[in-house]
Amino acid sequence: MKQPRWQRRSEERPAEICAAALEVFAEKGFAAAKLDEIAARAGVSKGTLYLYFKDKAELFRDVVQSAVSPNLQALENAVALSEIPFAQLYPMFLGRVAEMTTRVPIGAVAKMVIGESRNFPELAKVWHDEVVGKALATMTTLVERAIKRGEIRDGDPRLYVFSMMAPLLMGVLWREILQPAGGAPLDIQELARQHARTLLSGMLVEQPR
Amino acid sequence: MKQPRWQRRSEERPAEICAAALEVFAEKGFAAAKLDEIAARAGVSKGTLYLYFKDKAELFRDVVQSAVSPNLQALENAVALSEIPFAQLYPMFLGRVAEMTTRVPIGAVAKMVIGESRNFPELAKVWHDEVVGKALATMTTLVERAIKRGEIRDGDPRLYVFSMMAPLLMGVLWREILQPAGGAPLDIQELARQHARTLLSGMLVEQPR
Amino acid sequence: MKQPRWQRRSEERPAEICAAALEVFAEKGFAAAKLDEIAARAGVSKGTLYLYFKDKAELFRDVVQSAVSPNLQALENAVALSEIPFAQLYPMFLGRVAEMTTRVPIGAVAKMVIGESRNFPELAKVWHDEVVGKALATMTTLVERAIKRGEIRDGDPRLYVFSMMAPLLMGVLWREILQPAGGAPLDIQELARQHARTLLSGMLVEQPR
Amino acid sequence: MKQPRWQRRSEERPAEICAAALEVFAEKGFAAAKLDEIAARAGVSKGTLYLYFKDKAELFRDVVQSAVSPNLQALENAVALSEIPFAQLYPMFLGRVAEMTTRVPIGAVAKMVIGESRNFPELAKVWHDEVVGKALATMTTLVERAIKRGEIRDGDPRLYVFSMMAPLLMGVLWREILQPAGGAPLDIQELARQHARTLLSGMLVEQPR
DNA sequence: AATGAATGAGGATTCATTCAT
DNA sequence: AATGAATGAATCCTCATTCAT
Repeated sequence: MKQPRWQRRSEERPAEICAAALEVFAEKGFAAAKLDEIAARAGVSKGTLYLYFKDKAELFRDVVQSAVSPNLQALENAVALSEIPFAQLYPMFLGRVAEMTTRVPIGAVAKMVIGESRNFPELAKVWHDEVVGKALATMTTLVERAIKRGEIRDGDPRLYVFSMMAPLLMGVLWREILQPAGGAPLDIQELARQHARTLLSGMLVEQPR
Repeated sequence: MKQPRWQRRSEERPAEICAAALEVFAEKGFAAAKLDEIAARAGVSKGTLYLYFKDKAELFRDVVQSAVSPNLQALENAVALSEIPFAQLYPMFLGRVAEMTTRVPIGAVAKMVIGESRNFPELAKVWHDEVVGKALATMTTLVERAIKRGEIRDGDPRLYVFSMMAPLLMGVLWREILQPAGGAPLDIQELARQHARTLLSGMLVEQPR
Repeated sequence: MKQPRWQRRSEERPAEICAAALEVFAEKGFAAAKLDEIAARAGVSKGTLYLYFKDKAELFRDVVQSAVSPNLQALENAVALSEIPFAQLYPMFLGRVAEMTTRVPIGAVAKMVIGESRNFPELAKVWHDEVVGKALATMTTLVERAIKRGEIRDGDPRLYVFSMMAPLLMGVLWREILQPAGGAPLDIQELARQHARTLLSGMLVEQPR
Repeated sequence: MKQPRWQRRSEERPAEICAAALEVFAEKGFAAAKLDEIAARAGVSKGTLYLYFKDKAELFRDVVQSAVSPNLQALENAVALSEIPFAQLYPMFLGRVAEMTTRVPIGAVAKMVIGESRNFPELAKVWHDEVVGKALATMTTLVERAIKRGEIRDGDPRLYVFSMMAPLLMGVLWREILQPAGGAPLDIQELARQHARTLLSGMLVEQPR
């Protein structure tokens, strides 16, 4: 009864709203997401959203972009490992990324970027320029170095990187899309392990049997 | 004297509309796609859509499902090859699928299924039950057989399939999403070749060096 | 019972809507006018408004501008009279304009332009450039000529025009604003007659007593 | 140490707010005026407005009514002059009113009353009962007296008053509405002089040539 | 069979008003 | 006394759907 109808929380509000919005956008996509529902999940009124975000599109952008930073961190870590032999580096890196997919809502973000790439071209651009493109470049460099060192067989470094990373992306999408539709659960960590082992074995010049 | 304003074309109309709708749905997603635009691209009036489809959702379902059949065909072909040694079967199959991605709008369909999976759970279910799940099962069987025959190393057959197929999915998404956002073009055929060669080399018991 | 729910009337609709909108805008002003009410008075649904007008602002602009043309006509007529002696021309002209105020919703339009001049600067501009300014210029020329001919006393022609026309404007505003608020009714025709007689008498070099 | 975030200033606050509100209401009209902007211009927060005014409508009423009193004063002065001959009284009075229009925001108030007369019928009523009506009555009496005295020609006294005052109203509106829209500047004082001279010349029984 | 004018429910956005601080 | 975060009713506008032609 003596509960105040609401509280002032300028500090936390934006993050709370973003979190709620991430959920709803990931579930419904941009257009089908209703601000009513986002507000309800964030525990605020519809009007409050507009105190912190100019409009729905900006809220969407902020949600997606705020999901960029943690991923960037993972990238830095990968770079730090660059002096280790490729045969150790790759499985370790893939394991880390796999583990990250259980903590960070990568699947949700991927869905949003994939689904709305034409409606929000800036988002696809940000993801290319800031995240995927950078990661790709970094890893391509690692692979090139490993090729030069004679660690792995000759080949197009960029295509190698696609080979190396794709199963994790597919795993994430599986878990996000097809598993809820009746697909058998997938152990992404195990997928990472087996893929790393198998692909590495095909890449290395000297087979570590 | 006077040209009739319209003509009977019951035969071709649905397919024309589906084609136009596929374009628009793939570009915008379900919710952001406007029937006005679909009608315009199909060269018919908005009202005409309702002569052939109950509503927007059904049109979307029909569009997605009509994109299933060609894919199913590819699957059959794969099955037909099942007696060939794995070392020949896999590269050939991957090549065919890669080639298919240049003819069939798989990327567009993938985008639609990914983006609208929660709003149209039936679609995700259809894709799981009819397409991906079946393909996965068939290929898993192939891999199991190859393992039993001693052609390839021991391992979880389903995870092998993820390893085998994922780069193509990633390639398609790259071409659909990030390439328009400034990403470097990707030669999916070449990706298929290099990936098949590399992965196979890691999978096979006897290296085909 | 067998009444159709609505009829197609593409031809008449815009004019009907404009008429309804004129009423409501004049009563309430732009911001306080509700499209719901305009639609109701026009006997159409809200959505129909958008078939003919891009948005509320454009409807407003069209309403105001469509009220310009009849006024322009009156101006032409005035010009046509220019060879008549000023002593005959002015009372005749003022009588015509007075009569016009009983047929054309000049008061309503004046209210709208006055009330929204800052929110729709283009409107004030149109009214200046197309209507008032032109009329002023034409009449100023008439007065100048009359001065040169020695018909009326020397003086600033433009200020003469203000003297000549202002009471009609004030009469219109009185009828529109203060009469509904309890003001005594005003006979604008009679006002025009008496004003023309009096002012003319003060303007003419030779008194027509 | 720390400046208090705000200070008690109950005395000046209402007047400051009214001044800010007058500006905004005059520019935008009642509905389009935002309390945010009024508060900002008054240098207070939005909440503070509600310490002094029940709601937006009351603020508007107070603003308009507070603009009444100075005008009433002018009226009193006019009445005080009533024994002077009409031929001297009228030009003097018109000159004073013209001068007043340069000090008092009569144009702004006129705009507000004109624009919102239907939404705030009390305002039109107040203006009729307290200001215009009274002024009209007083001046009508003056004119009647002048007619009886044989100073001016016979005629409807009320219509004479319209003739006498209207150009100033028109001048004010011109300055407020059409001048900002590109109209040539207007010297209201000069307008008052020429109009008084001309009209008076037409009204007087004996011409003061 | 085809059209496109008309509909109206649904959702984003604004802003006067309230109230915890 | 003053603030400004929070509210939610009010309103514009969109667009899938219907239906007179």
